[in-house]
Amino acid sequence: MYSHREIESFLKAIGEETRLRMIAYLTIDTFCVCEFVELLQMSQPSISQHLRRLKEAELIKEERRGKWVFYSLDRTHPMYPLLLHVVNMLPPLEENVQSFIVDGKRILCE
Amino acid sequence: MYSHREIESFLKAIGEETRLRMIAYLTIDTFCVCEFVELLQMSQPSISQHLRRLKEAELIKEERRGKWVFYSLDRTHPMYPLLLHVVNMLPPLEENVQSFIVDGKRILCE
DNA sequence: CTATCATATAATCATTTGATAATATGATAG
DNA sequence: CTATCATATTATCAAATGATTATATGATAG
Repeated sequence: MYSHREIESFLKAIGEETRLRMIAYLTIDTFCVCEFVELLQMSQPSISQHLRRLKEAELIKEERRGKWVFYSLDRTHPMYPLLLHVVNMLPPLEENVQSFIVDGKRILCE
Repeated sequence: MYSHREIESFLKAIGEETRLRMIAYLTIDTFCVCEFVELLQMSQPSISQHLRRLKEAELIKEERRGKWVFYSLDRTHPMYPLLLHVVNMLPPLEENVQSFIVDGKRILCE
């Protein structure tokens, strides 16, 4: 059970177009910052700041792999089922994630 | 199916503490402005403006009865199931709505 | 008609938000 | 070590948000 303030924080964290798109992608796979820059056609600082917002809400986790930082959904978060409910109301992803995996690796960055 | 922008609008409409409380009350019963003023201990203009926000999102309907304007949830709204999902995450109403119904009528206003 | 009650609207202001530009950090390649 | 790539952080600014104050509207009581 959450306080009204906590639910407000959660809804504010996810209630933004760019972050909704990020969350939708993250239900499919793990992504790094530069991939979001390509997918969402936004500046790197803007992407980083949106990811930080989601991280502060503890909805996503980050993991560094070499030069890259990969983000993934925290599927153990108590709000995760509600998050999925929201994502299910969104249009399907226009980009097929498979389409930019070639020979088993991502082609969006570098 | 809704656009990202529409889902954003919906989440912004409900993602505020006062409006979450209003929505929680409205899942139980219909309320007029002066009742919300008492229940939420906020100024009348502030209450009116929050109700307008919910009305613009088409989440609630209004109905005038004499001097009073009563608001109710639009349970036919496509987002209504998601709204209930959110309300179910909230703490139970501290005030029992029954407690201010005496002899079949409301005692909060006048 | 006039006074009053309930509600709505408008103006103002402080705070938050999201984008951009500039800069800093941190890891890897050579 | 130095250069470079990926990401984070900071400062700045315009727009949105929510509370307050003052005022307007709209219905009812007398």
